[in-house]
Amino acid sequence: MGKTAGLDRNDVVTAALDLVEREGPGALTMRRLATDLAVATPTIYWHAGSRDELVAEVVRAQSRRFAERPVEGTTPRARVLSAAMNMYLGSIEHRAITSLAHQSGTASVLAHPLEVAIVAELEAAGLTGEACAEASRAILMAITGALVLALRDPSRIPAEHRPANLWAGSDAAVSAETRAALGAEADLDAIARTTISAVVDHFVPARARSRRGAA
Amino acid sequence: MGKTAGLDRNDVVTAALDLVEREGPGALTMRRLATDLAVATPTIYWHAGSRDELVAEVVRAQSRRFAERPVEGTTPRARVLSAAMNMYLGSIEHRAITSLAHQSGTASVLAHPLEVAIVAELEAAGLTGEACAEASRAILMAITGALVLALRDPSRIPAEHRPANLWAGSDAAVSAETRAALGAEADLDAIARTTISAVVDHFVPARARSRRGAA
DNA sequence: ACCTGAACACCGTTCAAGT
DNA sequence: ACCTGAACACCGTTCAAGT
Repeated sequence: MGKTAGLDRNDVVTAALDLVEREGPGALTMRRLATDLAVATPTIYWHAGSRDELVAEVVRAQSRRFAERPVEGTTPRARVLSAAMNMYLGSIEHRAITSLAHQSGTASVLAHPLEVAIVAELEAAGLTGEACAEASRAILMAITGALVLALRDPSRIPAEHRPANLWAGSDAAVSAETRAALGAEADLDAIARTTISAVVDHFVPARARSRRGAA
Repeated sequence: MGKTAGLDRNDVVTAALDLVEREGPGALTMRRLATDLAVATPTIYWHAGSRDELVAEVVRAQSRRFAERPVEGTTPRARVLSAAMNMYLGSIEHRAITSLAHQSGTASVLAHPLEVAIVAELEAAGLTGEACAEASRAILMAITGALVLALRDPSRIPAEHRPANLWAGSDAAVSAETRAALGAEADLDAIARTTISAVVDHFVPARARSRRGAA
């Protein structure tokens, strides 16, 4: 049947985004998506081009969605940290699309609007040009590391590779007390905040060096 | 032919590691590996179990190989940073296996020996137990972020998604000067060092708080 | 114990053919 | 312009069968 299914490129992208959010990045196959849209597989190609193109569109679509989170705080450091945590927490909230973006090398696209907010706060704190770029890249590094560690799927890691097991082995160079602490569960959100904060504080002076108007 | 090929589990793992180092993680398929070993595909399964098991073994094998890099520096901060940079630089040196480990969720296994060295330096700097674990996790976050950004394959990122393009668009909130700096090429090794150093300095006091003998 | 040919259930992608 | 059936070249994995 189906001379025309009335499908839109946008419908395909939206369906793909829904699929990923509901069932994870692994569920996004061209055949599965076609089934969800009650259409034959090549139809997806007609609308979306290829899987890579589709994934890029999905990431762009989500990217547009989390543009606006309010930045809080009164000191420059607090505001930059707030903007940075917006990126971390927003990405965690949409962990499936974030994972997809990391796998497909489009993480920078996904994070761009959140990064703009960070850079804007850095400028408000008095950093511009090269200094601002360096600070923003360092902060992005910290956030990226935090995300990668926080988004690791524990169920995919076999028991023998888990920290508790890795550190239980007799590492002569490390005390038993520390080994025990390293084997225990970690509060990654808290460590993320501490780490990102350390990097922010390294680049942003405790007090703003200049004040900027709306221009 | 081939009643027996004289194949060993170890031969399979070694061949897999070679293959990954020569042609990247994408080249590691069971059929390709079988061809390299002049054997039929199911033979790989007989020796290695499954692809996941094989990848885990490959990562463990590489992990054993880069245990020993000398830690340099005289102050605690310098020594911790040196150990941390050993992990960053060692991973970059074996980027193909590092990528494979990240994809397969075995990054912690690969990095373990290098992490032991970092933890040992943290203890030498006077941090033990919970405090030591927190510091080491934060440092690992910074290193992980640095690695992910440094190992991104530029050729896989389409031109339109590259920083230069992302920042060229009129982001009203950011000055033109800063946009230009953000669009330019970055020295990721230098930024990695700065970022990791900022995190190390946050946890390790400028002077050691206690001295430890060889015991 | 060690190895193989053949098959199964998946992928992404293409293409001639239909309306 | 929009959609499909059928096929191609790949995957990981299994299994009966050989020596």
